[in-house]
Amino acid sequence: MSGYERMAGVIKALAHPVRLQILEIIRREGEACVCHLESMLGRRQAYISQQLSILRAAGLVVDRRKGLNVFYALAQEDLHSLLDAARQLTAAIASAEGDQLSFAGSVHTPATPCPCPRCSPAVGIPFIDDRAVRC
Amino acid sequence: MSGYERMAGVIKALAHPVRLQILEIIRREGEACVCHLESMLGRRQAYISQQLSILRAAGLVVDRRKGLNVFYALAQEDLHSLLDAARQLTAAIASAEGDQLSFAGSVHTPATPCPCPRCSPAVGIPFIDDRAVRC
DNA sequence: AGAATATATTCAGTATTTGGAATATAGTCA
DNA sequence: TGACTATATTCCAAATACTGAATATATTCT
Repeated sequence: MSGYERMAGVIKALAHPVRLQILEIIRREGEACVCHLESMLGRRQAYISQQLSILRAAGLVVDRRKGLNVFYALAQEDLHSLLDAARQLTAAIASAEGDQLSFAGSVHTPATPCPCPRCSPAVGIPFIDDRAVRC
Repeated sequence: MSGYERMAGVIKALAHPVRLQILEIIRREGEACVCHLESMLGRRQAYISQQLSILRAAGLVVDRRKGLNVFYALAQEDLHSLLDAARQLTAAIASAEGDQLSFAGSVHTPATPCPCPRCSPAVGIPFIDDRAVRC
């Protein structure tokens, strides 16, 4: 497989709005479990899992079990510069076309606060010996 | 359209080996006409034109007529950093999987040297008053 | 105007992707 | 062990992308 085919494969894995949102959350928070992404994005679990498996197959994210949860993180630090560049380029193109990018509303502030052990330990679901008790 | 959808659209336009090759030539040479790309990549003219129209529609390249030829150039300087980042990320992923990227052979050194006014003025087809006489 | 050349678009068949529904798997608790 | 929970995978119909063939357009030359 040529270098360009390979490169296209990696880029194709990025060419999807939900996968971009997932990566944005993951890189902002360091790592995120599936149920967290589920409630942040307001999507069904199976759908999130599908998108994650595409990112995983492309070598973009790695997963790590921790009790019942599976936490995803960026597999490559280089992804940061690529995503930054993509965002900046998109903004430049949009502005050249006279409109402006809006990322508002894409990441939910869930009505039901996310029950993840990571993001709401206050809910009373702490880790015990590095294992989440519930999610 | 959300920012992420827009971003995905831009990225999707990049997610194709031939379009990546086209961009690589264009950014290396500053600009390139269709017939130049045609002979560099060893593809039919209609195919190159189709890929260019996708890049153009995405706002990634701009075209400029010059006599019979149409020269394409990057529309956004930001594309450079994105492409560099994509290449570096792809290399990192490949090396994490134990193999190595090869871009060799993807850009042709055409058997028939490219007849473009730009790349072989020696062939005897110079510009006259900024207009190519033949291609 | 008519011929020739460079580039662009349309059409159509095939292949791939998409996202929902259902189902499977893997840890954990009682 | 069996119930439960978080996550993963499979299946499928609709939508979309791919690419070759044919055709159209635009510019220049005679």
